[in-house]
Amino acid sequence: MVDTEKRAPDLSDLESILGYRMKRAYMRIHRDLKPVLDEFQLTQRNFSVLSVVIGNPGISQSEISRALAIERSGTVVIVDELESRDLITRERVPGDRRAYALHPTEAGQDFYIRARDAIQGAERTIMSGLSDAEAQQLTALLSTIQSEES
Amino acid sequence: MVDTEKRAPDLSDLESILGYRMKRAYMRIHRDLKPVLDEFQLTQRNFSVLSVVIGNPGISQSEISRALAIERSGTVVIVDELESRDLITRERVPGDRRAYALHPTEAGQDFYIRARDAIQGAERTIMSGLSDAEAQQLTALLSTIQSEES
DNA sequence: TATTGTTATACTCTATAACTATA
DNA sequence: TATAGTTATAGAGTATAACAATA
Repeated sequence: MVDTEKRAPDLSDLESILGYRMKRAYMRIHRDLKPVLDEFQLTQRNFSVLSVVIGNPGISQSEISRALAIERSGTVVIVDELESRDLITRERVPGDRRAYALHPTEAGQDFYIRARDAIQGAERTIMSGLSDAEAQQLTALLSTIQSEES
Repeated sequence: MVDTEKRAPDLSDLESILGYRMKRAYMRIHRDLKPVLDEFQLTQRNFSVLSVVIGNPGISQSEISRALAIERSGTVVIVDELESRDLITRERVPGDRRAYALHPTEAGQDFYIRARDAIQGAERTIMSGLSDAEAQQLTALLSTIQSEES
């Protein structure tokens, strides 16, 4: 093999683009969180829906869809699974016979706490290179970008 | 319709999770960048590969794959398309008959500059809620997380 | 044995469209 | 007309596996 240079390629142009930085950071977090989520047989979305149901008992599927920017059709599938695992229940809303009110079960509560703690543990590892102040700053900056939604 | 409360759901638990924040911010950037990329008939990955070829003329497909964390099989398809659009060329490497050396064409250079400027323009809009210092901070914090790779 | 490039395939995630029942 | 929930389908995007040529 000829001595073809093995220096790392220059990515400076690309690295000046926020979309690239964001994608790489997102990929890394997703990759590190996946084993934890797998352990609980959860996806990011399933976990998010469970979290919202626990924080907002009685919420409807459509409200969840809007809050999480998930299509209604996608929410159905997620709720189906969470219900079949007895983590949440679907109950009819008295005032509106179109909608379902979602409530966590006791098992769902316990399960959620354990999953959330495991996720937060993994995230502490991911953010181990950052100080507490920096971690807070990152969250704040990300939320600014997110909230800039149409 | 009964007066079912229309307050926004409480997402505080979820919002304390970096993975959720990152996903929402990434979704937002991806959504805003998509029309710009479409205008140039590019995807994030195609743009990234073009950028790396321009910044590193003579680079091989495998080197690109490693630098961008893309599978080799995926890089093939991207390079195929960029080559068929006469934005880059594939040339045999003298020392290693397995590898190709990728070079941008003049048209590729011009095209890239225009695409990159359009993307940066869109990103300025996305980051309009942030000061220059905050924008730099965000990039720096994201790169810390990214570089924490296995 | 390991690496480069390649092809074909499968899988995951998500969006779209069309429908029903209710409002 | 608009909304809640549902179903089926389609499309991106990406990963996996296997292979030939070369190192």
